[in-house]
Amino acid sequence: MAKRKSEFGLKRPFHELGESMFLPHLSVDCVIFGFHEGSLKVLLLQWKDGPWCLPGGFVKHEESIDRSAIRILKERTGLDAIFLKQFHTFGDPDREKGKRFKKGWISKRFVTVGYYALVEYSKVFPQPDQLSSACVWWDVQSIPDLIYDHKQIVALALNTLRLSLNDHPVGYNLLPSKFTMPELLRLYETILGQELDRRNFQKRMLSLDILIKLNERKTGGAHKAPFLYRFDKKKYDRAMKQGLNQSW
Amino acid sequence: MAKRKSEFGLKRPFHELGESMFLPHLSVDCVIFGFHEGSLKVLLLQWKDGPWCLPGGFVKHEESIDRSAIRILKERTGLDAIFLKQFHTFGDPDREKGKRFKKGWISKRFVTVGYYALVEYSKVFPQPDQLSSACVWWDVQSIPDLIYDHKQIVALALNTLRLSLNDHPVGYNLLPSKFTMPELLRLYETILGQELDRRNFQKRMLSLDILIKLNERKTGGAHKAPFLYRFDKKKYDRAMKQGLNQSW
DNA sequence: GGTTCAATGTGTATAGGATACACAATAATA
DNA sequence: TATTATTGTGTATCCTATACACATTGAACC
Repeated sequence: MAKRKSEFGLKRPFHELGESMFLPHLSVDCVIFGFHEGSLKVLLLQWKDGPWCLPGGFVKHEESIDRSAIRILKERTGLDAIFLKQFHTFGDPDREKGKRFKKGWISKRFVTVGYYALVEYSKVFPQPDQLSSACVWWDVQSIPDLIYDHKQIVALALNTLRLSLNDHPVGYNLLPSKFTMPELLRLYETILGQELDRRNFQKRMLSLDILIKLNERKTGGAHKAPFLYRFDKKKYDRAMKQGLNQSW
Repeated sequence: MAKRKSEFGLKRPFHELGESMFLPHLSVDCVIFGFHEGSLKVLLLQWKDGPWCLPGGFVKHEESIDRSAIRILKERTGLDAIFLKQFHTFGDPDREKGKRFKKGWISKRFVTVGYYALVEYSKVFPQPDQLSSACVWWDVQSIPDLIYDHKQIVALALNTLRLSLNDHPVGYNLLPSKFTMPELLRLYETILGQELDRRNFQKRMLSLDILIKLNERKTGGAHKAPFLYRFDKKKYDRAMKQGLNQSW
């Protein structure tokens, strides 16, 4: 991976630079989901003075908000071809309760556009930004206190992800290219927060006709070796266009 | 209805006033849906110099974006307790192709938050704003050219509405309090853009257990008088909380 | 090497909802 | 009063979702 180049010139303080580079009052925050060892993770940043927050950033004057989100994601994860979707814009004037910045551009009110991303855990090499001391995965079950309304942003992202299962087979973005049926099952169970019958789950998944069963098994586990599967990209894309679960 | 009070002092030109009152670079646009005589309508404004656009406005410094949308809707329709939902934020730097304003605040790039509203057609008395000569309902099937990306905004709103049918019985907001089953059917058919079997439709609607069949019929039509129904608010709210169509 | 254990692979029986379609009833019109 | 188009209501069938059973197998333990 190429060495990440800082966005900032470093000569002038952050709150001055922002003013000339970015749109005022507008930010982008990303809820980046990964899946590892049977649990759903979110990538969080820790500021140098302690509190945790979502990876986020600002919108350049000539940049689309989608592009901003892509850029932010690239900076934190090193990935660029990933699933990224805007899900809500947060515009309460009190949303940034407890803001520390007291002067300049950054001390003002910000409306933030929330995106959620689905990334393959193993391909991510978390990168803190220059304001942060850490960038690490947290289990969604045990997220620490977050600044501002970021906890609500995560909650809404998670809910959106949950709902999207109905028309979007999420595994394609969160799992490695080869995966087993139990792994896919585990993913769905953690996102939904409930157990599913593995036999009926398998039937339903296969009936979507977007999976290819490989002639390999995943060995090394303590028990019977499960078959590996991969997504059939063509059929997957076709299914996505139509929507999986059009109940009307 | 109380006479609408203008938002603006009228002494200074619009593009100067905005700067002090509103957040820069940020706007709100509303896609207001109504249903009348068997077809789905959208409320559009016509500028004094010709082109059509969505009703929209800006965000006051101490106002949430939701509040802005509510205010805009109130100004154009006179309604305040209505279904209003944010559905997408549009942030392409080129989205305002052909902008006429050449100076000041309003000539700058704007990111706009899109809301869609569902209102009862008969209760709306469309009000143009001071920049507009007309505020009228248009059939969604035959919308005129709109400025900027407003046509795409309408398209996405319509699509969102369509998808929301799965977990949200839209009739509650778009129809008068008493309505017939054929009217509800017609509404669904126009939103979906396809015919439905009226008998199966009725069974499905009744099975949701949110409708109350009244002991009245709607007379005046040329044929057999259909029964009137109304929503059971309590059961409706309860069903909304759970989600209607939780397929997982 | 044989046994045990826990997980996977595969099948079947049943219930319930979705779909297709049939026929009687009725309000206005001629 | 007959006609017509629409509404009210029911049924038969298909398909999917769900519940559950049993054989298979890789690793670990003796």
